[in-house]
Amino acid sequence: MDTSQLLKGVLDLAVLAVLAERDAYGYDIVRTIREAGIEGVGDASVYGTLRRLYRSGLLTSYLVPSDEGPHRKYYGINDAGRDQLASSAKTWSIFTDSLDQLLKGVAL
Amino acid sequence: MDTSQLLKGVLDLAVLAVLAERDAYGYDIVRTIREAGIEGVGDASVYGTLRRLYRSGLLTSYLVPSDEGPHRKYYGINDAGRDQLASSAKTWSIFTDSLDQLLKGVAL
DNA sequence: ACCACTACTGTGCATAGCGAAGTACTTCTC
DNA sequence: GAGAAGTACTTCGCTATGCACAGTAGTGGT
Repeated sequence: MDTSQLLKGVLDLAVLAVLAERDAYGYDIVRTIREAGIEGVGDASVYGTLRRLYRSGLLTSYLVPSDEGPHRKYYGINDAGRDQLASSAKTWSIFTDSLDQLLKGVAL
Repeated sequence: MDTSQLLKGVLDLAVLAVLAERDAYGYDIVRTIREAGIEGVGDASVYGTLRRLYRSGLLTSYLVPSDEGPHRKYYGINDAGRDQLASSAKTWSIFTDSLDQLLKGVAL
């Protein structure tokens, strides 16, 4: 099993969780998620997710010039995004508990 | 967030986990997964997953007539299936740990 | 007769993550 | 100063998979 299918629906959650702690730009979020252990995440997926969340009105956005490379498009989370994050985190928690119940007895 | 996206890739794991404990038929597996807490799972998804896993050589299959309705197509897990289950369960465990790390600090 | 429940199949759709290619800026190296 | 490498983002097309819907079929209750 590769993680690409597991990420479906969960990447939103991961991105929102990162932004709940600090404003960040795409490239930075990719690194943060990979460093958390989800190595396989593709950059295009994160950029796509950010655009989707922004379009849904959950994020704010502003450009910041950088003197170490091209400009950075920062994103921040707003109240709607925080609501969504809380609700998704709850759903995720219930979901994993359910799956753990099915998996109890399966040795790792 | 609805659970249908969360299920991506995970339904394999859920089905294999059920079959690791006992042989079962589709309709029964649907009920078992729903009772574990994943209410939203569609029956067509489970039947599709069973066919896919069978085609991949992870399951055995045999028909059993029933006197309470139509015949039942039972599935059982084989060694390849058990290997797959163990490996997927490991991947799942690492994945959830990583996400929990990103989510630490997000209040439920 | 009709309906509900059980049990499975097949078709077509929508979502979303990904690979690949492209653009563009900065810094370092040859 | 040409080229490579790292940073940062966009667009395009592909693919996997869960799901809705429709259809088939058997049993049992009203």
